[in-house]
Amino acid sequence: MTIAEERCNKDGARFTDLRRKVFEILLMQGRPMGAYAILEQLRDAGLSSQPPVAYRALEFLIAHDLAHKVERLNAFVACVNPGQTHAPAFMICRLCDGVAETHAEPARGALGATARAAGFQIEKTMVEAIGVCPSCVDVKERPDQ
Amino acid sequence: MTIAEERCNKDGARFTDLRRKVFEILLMQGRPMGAYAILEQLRDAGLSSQPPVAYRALEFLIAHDLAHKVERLNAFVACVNPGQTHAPAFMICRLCDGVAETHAEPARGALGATARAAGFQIEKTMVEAIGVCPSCVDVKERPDQ
DNA sequence: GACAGTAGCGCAATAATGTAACAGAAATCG
DNA sequence: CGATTTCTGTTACATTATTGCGCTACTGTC
Ligand SMILES: [Zn+2]
Ligand SMILES: [Zn+2]
Ligand SMILES: [Zn+2]
Ligand SMILES: [Zn+2]
Repeated sequence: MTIAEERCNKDGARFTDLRRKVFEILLMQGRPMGAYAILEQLRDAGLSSQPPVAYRALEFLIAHDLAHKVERLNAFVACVNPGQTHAPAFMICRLCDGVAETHAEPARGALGATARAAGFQIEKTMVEAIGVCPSCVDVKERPDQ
Repeated sequence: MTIAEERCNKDGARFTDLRRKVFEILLMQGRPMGAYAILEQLRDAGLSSQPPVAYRALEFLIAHDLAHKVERLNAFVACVNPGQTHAPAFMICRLCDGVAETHAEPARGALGATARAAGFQIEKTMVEAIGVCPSCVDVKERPDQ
């Protein structure tokens, strides 16, 4: 995996230790993480743990398509197909907060037509589906922590 | 407009003064508002202005399809077609933070197929497009306050 | 290597957004 | 009316995010 990131490095971006570490944390977790959860991991690793540290690294990772922000959860997740410019879509489980990334281009369909008709120039779309994941179909209530 | 809300009242929900007031504030503004901006308006109107007051009213309005949350902005906006159960989509201008509501059902297309294949039960989808609105096409930079 | 310019990082302080918990008021129903 | 439920007021706190500033580390030119 670290190979793909080195490649992304070649568009003039510096994949520093800190950014690599944050990316590793996200990969390791495999689930959406809040910025402050990332900071905890950074602290455990002996690095600085002030909020801007995490937010800046995340901004970088997002800009280079290595991670995404899940708006609904105010959380961040490693991309499943890092380094490729793409339009991600997420399926978010409301019971376990697990997230699956897939691909969607709503701008190609009806939304795109509406936007063109309105003179709105779409640059990016966010699609997040809320529901219940396969592992949670039996669960009735939210376990909550 | 207040007629439509009374109708929604008929599904057993109580459209109290406070909830009406918050809805009016959103309608009046015609733009997304943060919860704390709503609280300011409530204070000006002589009502209580503690955060839970706004959040509870908003929760109610959203549950009854009178308003929506724009996740990208952490802000709330009056629905353009209140009272109808529907799947809204937003076009958000990154320059002026203006929002236009339209309609989208990504769950009917490729995303729905992916979800079914994965065993994920979609209950609701959030679609938000970021771009530039017709009024801002000339603007280069973000005016920012 | 010396130097200037730029990008990244450490840190402090604070802003903005959102919730939990509980008590009192008000509507609803018998 | 009393019992029940729903709504509201309030305190206190939790979570998420940003601004600003100064220092360090890299990058390129001379
Ligand atoms: Zn991705
Ligand atoms: Zn789940
Ligand atoms: Zn709507
Ligand atoms: Zn605009």
